[in-house]
Amino acid sequence: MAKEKPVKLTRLELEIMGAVWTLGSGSVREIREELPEQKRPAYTTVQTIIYRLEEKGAVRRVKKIGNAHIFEALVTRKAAHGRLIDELLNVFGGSPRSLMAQLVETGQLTLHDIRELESTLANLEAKKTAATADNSPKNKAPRGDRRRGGGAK
Amino acid sequence: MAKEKPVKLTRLELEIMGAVWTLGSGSVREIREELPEQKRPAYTTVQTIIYRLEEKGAVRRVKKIGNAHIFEALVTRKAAHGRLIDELLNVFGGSPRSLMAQLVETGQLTLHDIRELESTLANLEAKKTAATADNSPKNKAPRGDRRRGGGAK
DNA sequence: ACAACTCAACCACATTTGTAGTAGGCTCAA
DNA sequence: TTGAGCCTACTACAAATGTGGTTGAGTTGT
Repeated sequence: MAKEKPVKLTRLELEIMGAVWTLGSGSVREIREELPEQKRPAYTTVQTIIYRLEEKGAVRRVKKIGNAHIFEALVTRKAAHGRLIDELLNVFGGSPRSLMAQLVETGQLTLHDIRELESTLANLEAKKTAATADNSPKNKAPRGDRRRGGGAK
Repeated sequence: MAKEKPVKLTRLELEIMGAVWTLGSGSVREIREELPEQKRPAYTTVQTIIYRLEEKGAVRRVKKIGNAHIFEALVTRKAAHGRLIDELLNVFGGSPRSLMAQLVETGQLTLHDIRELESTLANLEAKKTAATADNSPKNKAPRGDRRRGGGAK
């Protein structure tokens, strides 16, 4: 595994990347569709963000279908999440424990969760060999489902 | 119980708030001095941030010593941290467990930590059952900050 | 071939953040 | 009383972010 650059993602960028990670790859429109309606910016907004992500090296164009570019992530979800955690941890004085403590205090983490996690860890520790990739693209609609309408002009 | 507003703090603001929390209260200069030299902006920069924090309702002026205002936090460290966690959790799909999982995977959280946390939790849970609803004294934080009381020069 | 549509490329802009300079008011030690 | 310093209030600004419009080229069903 190569060492990636410290790509820093903003909130919106993360949102978009989330869609890309879920899709595996897709066009700007597909990526936009993947976002929950509530936080679904205009098409061009998504496009702009994708472009910025491209500049940052977080995504790249893999191919072209019709006249649309298909993008895919270059930065893994895990890597991005890792950065976020590191940042948070930094604020928390670098100790994951105080973070956990707060999670527990606020009831966001139950005793049950912890026990479960513990066994998982123990388990993982046991068979140290399994390296599970967490890429689970759920690509659905293949090409050809382009409908019309929409453009109000 | 009064509900606090969703005070949104930026990176720098958090940095400054950290100093305020540690000091308890202090003047702009004192707050600035509290910051690690590496990330110590110009006096007026800190001042500006303090002002913004004031507008946001994160700090307030409590008194005046000489001609210097003394500020104190209105938002607790815990509340602020809580918000950060919530945000992070949101990115993680709302589940603290996947967060924990990653912490574990990256070795930032050990089995030992978890066990320790577990007993702490169990303990806390026991107490809660014992004393129903009262002012639960939360003396768990082993953090050793709190130095130099907040007297202005 | 054409009209109807979709995209790509740019561009524009308002906010938010990070950073700091300036002018003038207050204080305090001489 | 006075000048050196310290502070406060403002003001300025560049970069980062969030948001979306405009134009014109590419694609497609008919």
